[in-house]
Amino acid sequence: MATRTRRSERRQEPLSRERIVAAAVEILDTVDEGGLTFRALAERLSTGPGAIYWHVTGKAELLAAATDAVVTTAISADDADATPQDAIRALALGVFDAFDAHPWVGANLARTPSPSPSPKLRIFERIGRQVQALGVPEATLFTAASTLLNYILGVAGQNAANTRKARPGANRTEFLDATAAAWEELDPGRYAFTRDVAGQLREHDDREEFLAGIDLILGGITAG
Amino acid sequence: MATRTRRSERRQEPLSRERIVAAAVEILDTVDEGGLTFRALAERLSTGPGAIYWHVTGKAELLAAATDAVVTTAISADDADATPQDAIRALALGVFDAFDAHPWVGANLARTPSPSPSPKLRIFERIGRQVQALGVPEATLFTAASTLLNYILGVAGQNAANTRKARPGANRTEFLDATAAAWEELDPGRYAFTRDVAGQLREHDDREEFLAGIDLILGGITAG
DNA sequence: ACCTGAACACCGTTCAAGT
DNA sequence: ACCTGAACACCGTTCAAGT
Repeated sequence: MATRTRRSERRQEPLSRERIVAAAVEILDTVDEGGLTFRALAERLSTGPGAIYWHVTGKAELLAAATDAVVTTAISADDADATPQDAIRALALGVFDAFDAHPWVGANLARTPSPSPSPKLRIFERIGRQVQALGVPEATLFTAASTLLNYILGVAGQNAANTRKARPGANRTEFLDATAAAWEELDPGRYAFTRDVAGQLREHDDREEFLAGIDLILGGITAG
Repeated sequence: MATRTRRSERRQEPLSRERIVAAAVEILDTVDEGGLTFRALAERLSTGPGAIYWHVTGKAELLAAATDAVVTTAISADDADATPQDAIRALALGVFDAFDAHPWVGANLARTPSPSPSPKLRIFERIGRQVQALGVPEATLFTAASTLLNYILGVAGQNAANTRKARPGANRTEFLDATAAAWEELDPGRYAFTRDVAGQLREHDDREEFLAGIDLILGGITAG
């Protein structure tokens, strides 16, 4: 039955929301923010810009969908056997790494006019369950979960912005060295603290530092 | 000596970086992000768009300068008599309120190609000094300060995004009620936690919640 | 030194026309 | 139902020309 002439004149599979969003993610990853153009996107999908509008209402929805897609895969892992603490650490690292790999996600998480529960809410839910498992009293549940969430989104967002800034040239260590050097040259009167801790930048690991912050907050949660 | 003819033909004072940045802040506050146009800005300053480029290199610098200006006034207060804890709370609230009043700042803090120490670094320094005053050991100084900073920037940023989304219509309480109602209608299997805490949204105060998070982290810092 | 404003290249979005 | 691509309104930025 498979006798339909399948001439190999590279015909594209039909356009679909999925393919469009996937292409958008790829473009965002390579060309960075504002490189996502309806024309560029159309070319990559070998159509005209107008075609995209049949599947997607506009650029806002496109960005929201791309963001949603990244977050969904970032938090999909789920280790049921881990302790609440470890589960929170794993979840946090998942978000951290996703934001690092897709530096545009952080900025777009906030302004998401998403359908269905927002990506943010989905992360919140995941964190909340673990906080609950931690045995935190009902009254502070909300505060504990949202403090963690806000910290995670804060770091992940800032870190992604840094990544975006530092990328082209040198590796991370060189960049940190340069920053440390710059900090040590600041006005001693106005930047006493920053100068003090500049040295610590040299043996700084972003992920470790991030986790240390998580542990600090977990400490505060379980101490209360 | 003040006899120079001052004909009242509303002549503008000359253009200057200061006036341009101030006008940009006003536009951003009223029209929200992308309403800041070189044409709109030029009209408000009653010149052509080209004139602005003599004082400012482009839109990126303009946004950075506007962001810088807001942050500078936000952290300018300084109560030398306060305890470190209170000083941190006051500083945090200052940032929170500034981001709330100027919802576009959060998104632009990250991508700031600012001259001089970045606004972020200036906040970091202020926090760090207080953390130092708290008697935190040298080794955890950096972690403590950046955890606080990241939390503050995270909340402030997210909160500003919410503000931007909810503004036009109803007041805050109505919005929270609506959100709580929406949360309570989520799938019980997948959003058990969110449904659990939905009720707490109804007696939720953003600033208080924000401060509660700060205290949680301060607890973790001083417990370590 | 500083301002003017037309012009350029480019963008998101629309829409009549096609299949 | 879905795609095409020209057209519209608008944007950041440049630059020759003015004062």
